[in-house]
Amino acid sequence: MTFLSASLEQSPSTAEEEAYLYLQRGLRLCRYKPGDRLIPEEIAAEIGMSRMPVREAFRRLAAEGLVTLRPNRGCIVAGLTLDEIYETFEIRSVLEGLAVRLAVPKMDADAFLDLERLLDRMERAGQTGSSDWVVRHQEFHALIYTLSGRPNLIRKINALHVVIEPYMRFWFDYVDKPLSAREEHERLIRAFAQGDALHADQIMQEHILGTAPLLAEFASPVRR
Amino acid sequence: MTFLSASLEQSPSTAEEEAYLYLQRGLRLCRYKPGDRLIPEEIAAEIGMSRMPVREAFRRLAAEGLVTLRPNRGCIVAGLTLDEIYETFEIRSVLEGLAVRLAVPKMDADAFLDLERLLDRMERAGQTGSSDWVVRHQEFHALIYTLSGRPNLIRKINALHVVIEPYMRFWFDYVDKPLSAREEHERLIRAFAQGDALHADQIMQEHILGTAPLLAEFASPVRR
DNA sequence: TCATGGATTTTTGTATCCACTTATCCAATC
DNA sequence: GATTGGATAAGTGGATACAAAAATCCATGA
Repeated sequence: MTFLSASLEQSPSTAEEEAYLYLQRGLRLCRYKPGDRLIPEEIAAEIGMSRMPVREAFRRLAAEGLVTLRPNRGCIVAGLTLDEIYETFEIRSVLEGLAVRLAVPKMDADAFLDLERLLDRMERAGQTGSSDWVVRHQEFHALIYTLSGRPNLIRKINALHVVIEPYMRFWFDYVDKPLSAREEHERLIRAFAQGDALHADQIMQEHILGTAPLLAEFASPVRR
Repeated sequence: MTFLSASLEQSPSTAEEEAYLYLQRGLRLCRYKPGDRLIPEEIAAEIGMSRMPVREAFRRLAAEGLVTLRPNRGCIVAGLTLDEIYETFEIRSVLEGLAVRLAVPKMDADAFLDLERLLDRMERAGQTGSSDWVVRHQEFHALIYTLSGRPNLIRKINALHVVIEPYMRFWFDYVDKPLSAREEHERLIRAFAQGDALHADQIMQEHILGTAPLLAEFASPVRR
C-alpha cells in the first residue's frame, strides 16, 4: 500500500527488525486498532522472541507516531482524530506538491511514456478503487516522486502514508470512486508536458486536499 | 535553539528518556560529529546506567534521522551531505510556508502586537546573529507556527530544526548577518496585516530557501 | 613491503532476572 | 449501592549474563 512497500518486504536481519515489521504490518492492516494496548510479552511470544527486541521496536514506532508510549503504562496504538487526519492531508499536500514541482524539470520522454502507460492501465483496471487500480495509482505517484530525486522527501511522504493507511484502506474498501481522480491525473500529465512545475504542484495539492473530506467522513468508524 | 526547546528541558522520568535527551543535546551542540561512533557502554557509563536504555534511545534518534543504526555494526552520528542540507531546506520551506498560511486567518490584534513587539526587540538586539537576536528570531517564528493550530505540523518542523541545528549553529557563530532577514520579516508582517495567506506563504518559502545557500557554504567544515 | 588467514578481543544482540510501578480485585465502610 | 483502602496480580523498566557477530591483531607467506 505504501510507495516503498517493496523495501518493507525485505527479510529482517535482527529480531528487533522482525518485531518492527510485524507490528507495522499489524498496524497497517488494522489488526491492532487505535487505543489497543500492545503487550510486549504477548507479541514476543507470537513471533518467538523475548520482550527486549519488541520494546525497541516500540521506540521506533513511537518516533514515527504509530504508537504512544507512556512511562510505566505501556504501549497503545495511536489513533488519528478527525483534525489530525486533516492535518496529515495538509502536510501531505505540500510535501507531495513539492515532490511534483521538483519532478517536472527532470521529466524526460521515457518517464513521460511510463506515466502515460500507467494512466492507461489505471483506465483499463476499470473501477476506481479496485485492487489493480490502487496498485497502478500508487505506481503512478511513486514514479513521479522518484523523479524528484529527493530521497528524504520521499521517505517522509511514505511515513505519512503508513500513518494514514488504515483510514485509506477503509476508504478504498467502501467508497466507489473519487470521480475527479481521472481528470486530475490527466491535468497533472498535461502540466508535466508543458513543463509547468508550479501548476503541477497546485494540481497535486488540490488532488490530495480534495480527498481529505471524503476520507475523514468514511474513516470515522476507525477512529478511537 | 529549537522552537520547542522548552519542552525538551523537562526532567526525564525514565533512564531511556535521560539517555535520549543527553544524546540529543550532544548532537545538537556538536559534541558528537558526523561519522563518530556512539558506543553504548561508554555513554551508559557517562550517565550512570546500563547499555539497555541507551540502545533504546538510539532507536528513537535513528527514527528521527539523527543517527544511523546498522545491524551488528553499531550507531554512528548521521551527517548531512550538501544535497541533504538543501533537501532539508526545501522541505522546511513548504512545511513552514504551510504553517504561515494557516496562521494568517487566525491572526488577531493581540497576536499581531506580540509579533511587532518581537520584531522591535530583534531590532534593538542589534547585530543579526547575536545570541539575543537568535532567541527573539526563534520566538518570532514559534509564535507564527503556534498560531497555525497544527501540533503535528509544528512537531515536524521542530524535528527538522533539530537535524540542521549543528549547521545553523556554525552559521550563527561565523556569519555576520543575513542582510535580507529584517526586510523579509517586515514583508511577512505586512502580508499578515493584509490577511494575504498565499503571499505570506510565498515570503516564508523565499525566506527559508534564501538562507540555504549561505548555510550550505558555511556548513562545509561540519560535513562528514 | 604488502596481502592473507586465523586467533583473539571487542562489541552487539538477545534472554533472563529482579525491583518497582501500575492495575485489579475484594472487602470494609459510609 | 457506591466508595475507599489495601492486598494481590500484572506489567514495565533496567541490569546482568551469555551467545553471536564484527573488528582487530599478528603471524605467515608471496
